[in-house]
Amino acid sequence: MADIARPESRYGNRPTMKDVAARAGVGLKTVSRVVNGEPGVTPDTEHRVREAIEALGFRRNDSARVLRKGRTATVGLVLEDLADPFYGPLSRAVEEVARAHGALLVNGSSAEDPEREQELALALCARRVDGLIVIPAGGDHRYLEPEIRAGVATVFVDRPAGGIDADVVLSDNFGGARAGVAHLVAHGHRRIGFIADRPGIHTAKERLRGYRAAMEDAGLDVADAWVSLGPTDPERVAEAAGAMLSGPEPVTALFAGNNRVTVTAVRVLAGRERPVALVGFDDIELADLLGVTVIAQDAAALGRTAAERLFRRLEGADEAPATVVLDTRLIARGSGEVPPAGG
Amino acid sequence: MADIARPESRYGNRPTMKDVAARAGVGLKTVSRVVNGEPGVTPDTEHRVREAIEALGFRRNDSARVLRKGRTATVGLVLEDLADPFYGPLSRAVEEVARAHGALLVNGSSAEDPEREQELALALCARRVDGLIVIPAGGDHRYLEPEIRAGVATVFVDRPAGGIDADVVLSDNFGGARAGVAHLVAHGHRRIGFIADRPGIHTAKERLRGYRAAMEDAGLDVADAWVSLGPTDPERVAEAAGAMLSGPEPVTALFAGNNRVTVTAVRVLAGRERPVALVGFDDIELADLLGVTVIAQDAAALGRTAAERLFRRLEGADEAPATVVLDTRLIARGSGEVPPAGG
DNA sequence: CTGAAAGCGCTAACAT
DNA sequence: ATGTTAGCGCTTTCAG
Repeated sequence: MADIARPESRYGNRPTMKDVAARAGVGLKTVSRVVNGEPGVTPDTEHRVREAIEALGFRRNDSARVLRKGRTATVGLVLEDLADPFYGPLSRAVEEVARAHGALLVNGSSAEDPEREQELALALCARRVDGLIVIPAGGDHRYLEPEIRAGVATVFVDRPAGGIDADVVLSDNFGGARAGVAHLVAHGHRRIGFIADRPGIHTAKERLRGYRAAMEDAGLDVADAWVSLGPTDPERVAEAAGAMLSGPEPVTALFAGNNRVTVTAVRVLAGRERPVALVGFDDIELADLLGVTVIAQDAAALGRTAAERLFRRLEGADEAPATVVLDTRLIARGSGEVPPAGG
Repeated sequence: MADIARPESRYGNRPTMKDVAARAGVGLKTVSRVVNGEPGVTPDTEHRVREAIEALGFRRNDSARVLRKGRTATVGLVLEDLADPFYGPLSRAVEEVARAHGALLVNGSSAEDPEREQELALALCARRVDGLIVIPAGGDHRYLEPEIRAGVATVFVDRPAGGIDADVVLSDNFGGARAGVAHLVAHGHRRIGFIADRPGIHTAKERLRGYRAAMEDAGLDVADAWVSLGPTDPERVAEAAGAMLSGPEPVTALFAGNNRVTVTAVRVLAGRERPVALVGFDDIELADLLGVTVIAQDAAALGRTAAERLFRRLEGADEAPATVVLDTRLIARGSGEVPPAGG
């Protein structure tokens, strides 16, 4: 007497609505109604169905549901690196908004690699996320055109999209850097170094622009040796800082172009006897205790704003793509208020 | 002459393999073969298919594929809070392993709420993730039994599962705390305070156990006033620390039970004239500059280990569920080596 | 109030 | 080398 079960399902061996229906002695559609809370089922019938669901350990297969309904209630987020303390809060903010809209969030890190960004974004599209939030690693997003045309709501955050017209949410990188450098100038500095990420990265470019603008505002020339863009690993940054701080005309202040640069800069400056002023872009944990003056951007607000925009679109809003720029804020904690040393 | 297109699909209006087949003048299966890189297609045919794909902007619908194949190549991660710097690296490590196995990662935060954890985990199961990594918020995981039986590989990280037999990857919370407190004892401290998370949380309990063990090892009694478990918001922690540090017999050292407690403790102690020793559980950014002695656990290793275990199971390994405990490491940076003040 | 039938887009199994 | 058929588990439509 072999137990001739239905052919092995690939989901381990999960019961389906059909199984539940058979067990409860009702039709398939009735089970569907109960599971989805649709009206038109007798309390008694519903009870029998619920019992069968419980007994079988049934859980609706959302993959099948998606196939039929066309909406996944899932949004994707492609960011640079979840291990970077800047992106955790951003991701979390997106998640909270998604949750409020009954959606789930799928995350992926591009590791700052344009190819990987594309691969990830398209994989998410293949899974038919309803919407996509992208923190660009690359500068060309035309590969997303078919997806956007097909209805995938898309918002770019932190850096603008390349080659397509889309919603973008940014921090005021230019204005923030300008204000930070102006702050140093106001405290008497004339030779100010600028260290930031690789020049291909939008935020680095914008912050450099802000730096130059502030210097120009103050009528100060910028020596080539004062500007260093490149990878933000500690070695490279320490070396760049070391170079600017030595020689006959060393800088008396540094502007650090992002959180990782700031951290390394703090370490480098901690080992010096001559005080050097420092302002960093991005707030960092414990910066208050270390007395580091920063230009803070609100990562959570970036994420929230982007997500809200995304869901507004998903709910049918038909506005033209827009760029939203969020303010930054200077937090003076001491390191930016150090006067120039020597002459 | 109305353009009688196929009925509006719900995916915006995405082309399907059928559309591609029609356009390329081939059969559906041929398109499938090309898309999936299966052999047995003439270069010429393949070329025509690729052209049609390009022209139509076709992208395979993985939802449909999943329905057929039964595997989603997606794993879920339920953690506490992505904005917590401890979980970013953990999540990233899981992601890297998933990526190496061709899988995508879906993240969700439970916000330390057991109900939300369950809701999230089950939502992921409904989407038929192949596997699940859970950082428990709650203490009862029997709700996952049907899922695990149905074949969802499941690994718990950072805290053990409740009520079910499953793979678990933990840090040595007990041993780490014991070593940290022993370190303080070795530097002459007799009155040592312990501040940690709520007592319902496994890591807090274990670390408290380690604290008590170290004190007992040293033949020291523990006054009730020296132990404070509760929420880790700055106000609560500052108050607890303040209480322990005042009175006739104040503690001369603090053991901070997690990263958030440590941060607040550093702030509180920075405002004191009398030096108080501090060892914190979890390393924190810039702790080196602040000279904070910590018991470091390797968040990335936790994630990696859990993910590797998960994928080994997904690849058919049939080992019994096991608990893996990862070592912690004491990093002396100064704050833990301060001798007791006064008498 | 309930159920049978069709079909979402894809892949597996089997023709040709 | 290519195409045809069935069906994954669900929702939609329409008929009882």
